[in-house]
Amino acid sequence: MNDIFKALNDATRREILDLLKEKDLSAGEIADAFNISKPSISHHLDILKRADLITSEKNGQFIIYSINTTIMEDVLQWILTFKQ
Amino acid sequence: MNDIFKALNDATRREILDLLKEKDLSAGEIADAFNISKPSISHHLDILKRADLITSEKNGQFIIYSINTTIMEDVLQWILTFKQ
DNA sequence: TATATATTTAGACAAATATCTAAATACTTT
DNA sequence: AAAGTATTTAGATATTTGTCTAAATATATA
Repeated sequence: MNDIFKALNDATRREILDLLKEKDLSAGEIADAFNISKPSISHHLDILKRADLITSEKNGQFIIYSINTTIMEDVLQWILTFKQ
Repeated sequence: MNDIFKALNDATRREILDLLKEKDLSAGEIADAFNISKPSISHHLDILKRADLITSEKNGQFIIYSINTTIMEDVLQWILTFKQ
């Protein structure tokens, strides 16, 4: 839970999730969507991956990232405890 | 949205919300629930307040904190965009 | 096999954060 | 008015975080 909230506590990472919500993307395609260096994006991807919010699969020289929506369920459940 | 996720990105603050979910509490009562100094708890309360996740009301020499569940709706909606 | 492309790892650094103690503010009670 | 209680503000400090450049690794292609 800590890892999830930590991962979500960054606008760039939330935008990455928003992108992956639409379709799977390679690390480079994700990096191209931001004005941030590739190593920094790679670091963000690592944090999202450690939180299990995304998964990755190697495809030739590319690494394709996909969103893992099941982990969002945990956050959803926690949030729902506040709805009376 | 940034403020909300920032506020939620701390185990102590999430526990404070869990406490306030049960009932309103004074700053001192909240502080008593943790092994952290009162000034530190006061700082956490300030961050939660800036994120609109809690409200406060002075009652004599006490300050009573309450949870504001309506702001959770924003997070809920964002999370829900990932379902399906 | 040499070169180009895709991505990550390593190391550095500035900014943000969580915590503390000491002091200030505000209210209550004697 | 003085002393006590509740809470916050101020200032310091160690840790974490986001970013960068340079270098390393892995795959593809000529």
